[in-house]
Amino acid sequence: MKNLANLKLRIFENMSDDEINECLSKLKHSFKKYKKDEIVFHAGEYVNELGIILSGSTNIESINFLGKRSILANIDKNDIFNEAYSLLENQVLLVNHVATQDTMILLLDVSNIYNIDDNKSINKLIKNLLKLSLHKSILLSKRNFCIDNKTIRERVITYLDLKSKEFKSDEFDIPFDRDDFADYLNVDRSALSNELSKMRADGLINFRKNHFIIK
Amino acid sequence: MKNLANLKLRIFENMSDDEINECLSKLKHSFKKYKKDEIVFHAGEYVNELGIILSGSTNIESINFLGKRSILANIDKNDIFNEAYSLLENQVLLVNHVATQDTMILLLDVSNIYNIDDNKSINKLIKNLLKLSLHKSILLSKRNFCIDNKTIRERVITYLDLKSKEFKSDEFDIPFDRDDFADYLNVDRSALSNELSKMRADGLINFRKNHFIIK
DNA sequence: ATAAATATGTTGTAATTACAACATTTTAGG
DNA sequence: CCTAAAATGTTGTAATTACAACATATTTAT
Repeated sequence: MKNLANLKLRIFENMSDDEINECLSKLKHSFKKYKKDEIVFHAGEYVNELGIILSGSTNIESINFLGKRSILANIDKNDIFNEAYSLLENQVLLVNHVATQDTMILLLDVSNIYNIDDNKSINKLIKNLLKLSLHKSILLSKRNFCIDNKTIRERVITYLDLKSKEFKSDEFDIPFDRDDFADYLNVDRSALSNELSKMRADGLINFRKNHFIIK
Repeated sequence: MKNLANLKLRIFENMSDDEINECLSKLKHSFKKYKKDEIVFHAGEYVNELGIILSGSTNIESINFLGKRSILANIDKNDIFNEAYSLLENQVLLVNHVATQDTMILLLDVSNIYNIDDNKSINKLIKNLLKLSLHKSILLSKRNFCIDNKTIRERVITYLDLKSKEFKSDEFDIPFDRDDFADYLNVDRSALSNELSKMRADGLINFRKNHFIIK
């Protein structure tokens, strides 16, 4: 269906085509396409499948007991999702995974990955999963560095500063519209718009839609 | 120095004494004791050592650019810390790890764990590290479920609810004093004390120090 | 046992945000 | 190109919290 080696996915890093195919022969898998706003995994499900973004992106969002939505992270090409719920037993999914655009995903059934007899290819895959899990932790922790600030302005500055370092540039697109950005920073959307305008008036930033310039 | 097999550590789950010793022979390691409030790892360091709590506990805390402290999680026996920074390359530690009581730690130098020739014991260790990394993600995500609520009361309820499920009881000790609890929930300490008193007056909870009862 | 230090609780006020309601701008569909 | 829908921006107000200052309770050291 796809030549996965050509995609240079980090989950298959340091693996030959043969090794990749050996893993895929041992683990059920499928390729699926999702359109914008389609839910890939629903909170409440028990899912054995690990998700790997081939193209496009998804948001991890949680809905609290009052119905308030939060966005925990934007997951991009190469990143994995649902790893904690698929690679550990008896973990009910607590979040939704929502496509933010047309998105192609590799779904890998990892339910018996630990039961496969000692196998070099699978061991390589597990090493890569470990690294990706750790990268994912860092991704998720970045939101905390934003939210741990008290004011909206401090949260915005922290977020834009992180993005600026990521892109190594003062000018970049963020993966959120205002509504998503507000739910990521855990603030009210209109309050965020208001604060962004003030920051522009104060000469700190410039922006248009999801394109930002730090001054 | 210690018979690690007897400690039934999850990092050595499903491993024989021989396998554990083989890993320890390939990876430099040491045992260290820390007293309350001692810092195990400082933000800003590059550390190759993975920490494994043998007894006691530590807090993961971050200090933001304004000097405000947040507590991201309390790490207990069996949990690991500094995994993302030691098992990935070029990651500078962004948080402090602080002992919250007398704490015994196994420090495992994992800087060349990926370079060791295919080895059954090391492969088992890596599988365990993957699982522990995923557990750690879930632990860290619990704070988000608290903080994503708007009011102090909602945050407290969410936290106590999670703890209640964890202990399978309406009565339990939390691992934080008021100051730490406030920094975990990302609220002001006095505002938290105030809200806790109101919740007691409203008949929702009872508490004394770090012992809580949900009604 | 007592004093000092630390932890927790209380209260009033200023600062900040959430929320609602509406205005303006941009996008998408026919 | 025009219209409807969606996204973003603006403003005023009520709600909530942070903060400061202080009170009370508990723990520690001597």
